[in-house]
Amino acid sequence: MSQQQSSLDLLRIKAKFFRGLGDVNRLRILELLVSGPKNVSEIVELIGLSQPNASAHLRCLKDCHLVKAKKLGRKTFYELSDPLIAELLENAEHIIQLVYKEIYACVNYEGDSE
Amino acid sequence: MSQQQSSLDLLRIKAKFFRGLGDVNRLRILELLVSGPKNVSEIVELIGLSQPNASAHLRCLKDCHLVKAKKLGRKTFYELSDPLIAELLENAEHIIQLVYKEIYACVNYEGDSE
DNA sequence: TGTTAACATTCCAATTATTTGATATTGACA
DNA sequence: TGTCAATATCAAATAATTGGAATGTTAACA
Repeated sequence: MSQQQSSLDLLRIKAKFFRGLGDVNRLRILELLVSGPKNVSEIVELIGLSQPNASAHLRCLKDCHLVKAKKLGRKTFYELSDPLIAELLENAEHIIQLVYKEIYACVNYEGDSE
Repeated sequence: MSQQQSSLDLLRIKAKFFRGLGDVNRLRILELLVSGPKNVSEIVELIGLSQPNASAHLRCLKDCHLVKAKKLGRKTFYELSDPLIAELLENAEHIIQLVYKEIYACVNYEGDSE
């Protein structure tokens, strides 16, 4: 019983982790942070979100443990919670390129809509 | 198409890809498929979803290009669209282990079979 | 033909996510 | 103290997701 509950908890954590990655604006923020920590104003300016919206996404990313925050004076700097997250994003991009190539190859067959 | 448009398209594809991973039941299905293709009835029985719900999640996974489907007679077999997706799941688990290190031990470490 | 097994799809209600605008909090500094 | 700059939070509207029940579709076979 506690075993199943535990593995369900782990699944929930994993799902939340991936859901954090499942939004265009959050991906933009993360890809920005690959090059190093940025504070909220920089993120707002570079990405073009409203400040409250950026803060909401940053809170989500923090809740998913994708980023961590450091306060310096009145600025809050955000950075990837682990460098491996940059690798994960790269790996995902690689996979996406692969599966799209496969789809193009499948065009040779026929009639596969979509 | 402009450069900005196509990079936004790529971002959307990536976000959709990750969103497909962002649900407990879809993760369960994917982890089941790591061991090889399964048809819908098997998935329904092994995971305990209703058949329509399983079909809906499988459709989502297919739309995100996380799985591909093959029809054999009246059965539909689903499998990972690429073996690298299994690696991605492992990598993510590793990262989660790192960033949740304080609670991951409690969650995972009681001899679970995964 | 008719029946059944295996899936897919549609509709609907409940929940959850996202964005926007307004407001609150907090730190730095005159 | 008062003000401003930086960020967070709240409340409400909109949009997206999820699951269940019923129904539709297709392949196999008598």
